[in-house]
Amino acid sequence: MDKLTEETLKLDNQLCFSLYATSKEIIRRYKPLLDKFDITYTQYITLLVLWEQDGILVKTLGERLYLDSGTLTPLLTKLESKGLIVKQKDTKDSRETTIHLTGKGRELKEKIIVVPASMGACVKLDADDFLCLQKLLKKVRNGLTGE
Amino acid sequence: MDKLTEETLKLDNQLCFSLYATSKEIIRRYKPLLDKFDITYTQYITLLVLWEQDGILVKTLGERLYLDSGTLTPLLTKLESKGLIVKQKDTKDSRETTIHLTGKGRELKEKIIVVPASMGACVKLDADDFLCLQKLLKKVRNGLTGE
DNA sequence: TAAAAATAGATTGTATGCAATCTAATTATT
DNA sequence: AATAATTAGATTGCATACAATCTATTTTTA
Repeated sequence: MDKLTEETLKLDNQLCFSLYATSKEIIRRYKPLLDKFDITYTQYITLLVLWEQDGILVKTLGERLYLDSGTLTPLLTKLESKGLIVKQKDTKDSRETTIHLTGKGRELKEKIIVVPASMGACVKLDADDFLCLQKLLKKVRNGLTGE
Repeated sequence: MDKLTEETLKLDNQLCFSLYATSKEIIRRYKPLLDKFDITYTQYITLLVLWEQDGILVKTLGERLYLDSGTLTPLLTKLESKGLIVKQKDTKDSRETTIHLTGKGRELKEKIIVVPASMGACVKLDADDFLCLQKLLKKVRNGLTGE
């Protein structure tokens, strides 16, 4: 097996693995912070979307979060059972389900600000690196082909 | 709620989400490629480690992949049932388990080179961006605090 | 307008991912 | 040496992820 092939197959040369590992390690840091609010990471990012735009469709949520109904349906059921959101199926198009924050769900937004604050302290990147990284990640996502 | 707080809580300003979404989307692109070899993404990165260094401990694998035994134990059982690896518990320290590639497992390395080749075409980043991104990701991982 | 195609969510099945706990075995302490 | 503390890996329980399928409901199209 030639040198180039060996190099190509090394774990540390895989961009996918850098992303995967970094993402997981960061999310792991969120857990103790989110535990205090009794929500998981996926529930957290779902709420972030709802705090920006209340009353959106499950479909829209899925597009924003890159998640499908197989993940969102049970997750939203969970958030509803926690009393943070309500599912409504009352549109003209009865295939659609709209998600609304409850009062409790809106109140959580006020308290949760300590989470990104703590994470900012955990991820020690200066503003330049932060922006550069964000830009490169967006470039990767926008450039992805295949389906 | 003040402007800064609103901004801080926007999904698109979360580094965690950029990483999470990009990682997932890339891994999704791997699926059809890996399906041809009847392995999953996690099995693939496990094999990448073994192709670099055969006969290592489960513990070492876990450290390299940021995975714990709760994930690795069933995954390695799967790889063994596919005939790609063998678990050996014959060391002096009988708490340890060593993972060895089988002939079939070693042969797969020769064929799998088409996978990173296809992914390189899918992720359209030039060499500079690629290296910069890798460096920033490593910087994030190395800088992470908390546990 | 009746049949075909498309769409939104829900459901099912498989594979992670990880915290917490457990067991067996090894090391460190007293 | 006997006990305590650690360690490696397995097990359990919960929460994702996502492809594939299903159902009910629109929309399109012939």
